[in-house]
Amino acid sequence: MPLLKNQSIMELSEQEIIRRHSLEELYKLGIDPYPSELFEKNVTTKDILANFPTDNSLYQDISIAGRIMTRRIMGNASFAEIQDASGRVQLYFKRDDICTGEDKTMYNVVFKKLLDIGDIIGIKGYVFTTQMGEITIHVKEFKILCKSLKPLPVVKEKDGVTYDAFTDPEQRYRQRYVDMIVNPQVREVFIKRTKLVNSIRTFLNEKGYLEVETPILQPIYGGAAARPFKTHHNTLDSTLYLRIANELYLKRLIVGGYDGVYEFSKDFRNEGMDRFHNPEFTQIELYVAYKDYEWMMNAVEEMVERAAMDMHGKTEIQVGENMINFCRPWKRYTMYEAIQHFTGIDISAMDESQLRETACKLEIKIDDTMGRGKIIDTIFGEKCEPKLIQPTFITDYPIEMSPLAKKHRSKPGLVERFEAICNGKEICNAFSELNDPIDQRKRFEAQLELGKRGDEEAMVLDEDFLRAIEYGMPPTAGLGIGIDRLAMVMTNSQSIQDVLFFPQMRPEKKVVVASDDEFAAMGIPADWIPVIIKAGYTTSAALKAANPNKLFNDLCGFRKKLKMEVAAPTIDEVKKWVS
RNA sequence: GAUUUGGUAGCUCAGCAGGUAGAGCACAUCCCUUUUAAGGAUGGGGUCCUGGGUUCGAAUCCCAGCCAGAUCACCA
Repeated sequence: MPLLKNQSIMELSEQEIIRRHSLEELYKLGIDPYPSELFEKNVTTKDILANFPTDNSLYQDISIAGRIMTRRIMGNASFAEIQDASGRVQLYFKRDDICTGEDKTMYNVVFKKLLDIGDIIGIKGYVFTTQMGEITIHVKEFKILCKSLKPLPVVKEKDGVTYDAFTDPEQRYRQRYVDMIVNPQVREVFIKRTKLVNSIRTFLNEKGYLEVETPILQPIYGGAAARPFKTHHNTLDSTLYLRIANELYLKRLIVGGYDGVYEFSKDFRNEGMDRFHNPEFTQIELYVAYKDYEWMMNAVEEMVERAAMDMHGKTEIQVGENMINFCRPWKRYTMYEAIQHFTGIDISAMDESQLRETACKLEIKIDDTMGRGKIIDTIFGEKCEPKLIQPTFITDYPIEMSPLAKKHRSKPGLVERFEAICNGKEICNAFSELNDPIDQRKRFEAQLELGKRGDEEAMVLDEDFLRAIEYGMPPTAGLGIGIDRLAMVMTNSQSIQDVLFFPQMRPEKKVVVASDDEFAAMGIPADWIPVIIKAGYTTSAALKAANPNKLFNDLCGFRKKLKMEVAAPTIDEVKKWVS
């Protein structure tokens, strides 16, 4: 078994060993289980299932490839299903059609014995309908394109009921490839996500805005209130941060003279993880010169409504218990109106101490680091946000919470800012951008004060950004949309992990296994090395630290269990290994 | 970070008044030979997450740790 030499037989499951033996057998038959040359496909499973019922003269000479998902072997005739990117179709294998001559090896041995669920094959044949009424490909020849060495979870389904679904979230996220193979609806979610991004991109391109790229590694992070990831550049010998937002760079581009710029940006925030937060996430940010936040609200409505149409062909989307309708126009509340609506309290004229009283009355936890704005935001977050299910704009935020937004044109103490809330969560944030450099400097300084009060997320002062807007930035409307959050709503996903291919996970513990030589150097006979590893003593250090009596017992136990023909070691021998 | 639930075969799960580890699918061998989550028979497969403790005896009870999920805190 040359293929088994490199990997200890002790580490593989029985099924994996059987598959490696099949691989050996294929090589012996002169079949390359991993051929180099391309395989020409001329049809997909989806095409066949869609078109064959209306015209069964179609698909009489096809070439198709996919992964074997089920097999039902009956003897000289068998059924299987292959799955390609578009779906699944049944295959019919008949011995004497696969093997037209005397030699029946391709059917009796290769197909029946050496193929497994999970293998990828290419086939040629024609489409027909079985007696059971199922559209099926009659296979005339098949070719192994890739032998699979790990058994897949086998998920079965009948009348919409799924049996033995592959559901363990840890395995699904860590081995997303397996999740996608056996849970086709997972692939569908990610196709929808891409449609969402494409829809937004098309919309913005049609308006003539420029898609740009700005730095991810930034010497000063800014544009949002968040804790950053910190890294170090060797040549510059300086600290760099992974961006938490790209706002300040995009506004520099507006200063530079573009009328509209946008970027789909991966941002990074060094904060907690839960079903709404991943350390890296995607935002789209858009800045349009000579516009204000009123204009931007209309643009968001139009853009998101269209995204819903592009993804689903309608504006109504089922999300959990709720039917959400993105049809324009969306409801609009000022923040004060929303709080009054949901609590019955008018806080618009309250000062900080009155707000503290109100928060206590509403049983909302606040602390001393919070300023007036943060208290209002907390009241809103507690009492209003979760109740806003249909898409709703909340406008006119307290100035303290929005250091990059322009003062409200008519309402003192507020800024021209809005968020869109949907299904109880923020999906976008936008404002008339502050372009008064004197005011901007004051706002940054106020942030520094908040920082001194203990607010860990207070923004830092970005001198170059101030210098840029001192040259003059036209009045500008800016927008940020959390793509992951929006994708969750649009795909009815409960967790951000379901709309990210590879959500962040704690690293898997890799078991460090010492080489056989290392054990041999300790005087362990070759026969016993795999057993010692199997027993959990994976390094020479671990072995040296072992209790010789326990080790002796373990080894004898395994010897019995594995029916080893080698004589058991004596306790003295074991002691000698360990010492 | 806090609370809580879980971790048993490749997958989905049972087992837990402590007493030799179970099922279905998957896998192997044989029979059948146009089936539909599933034809029949037989069989192989487990460091019951890890480490301690209690006990004559621990998958089961206790403690600690690791990983994951949920809720809360923070945040988008």
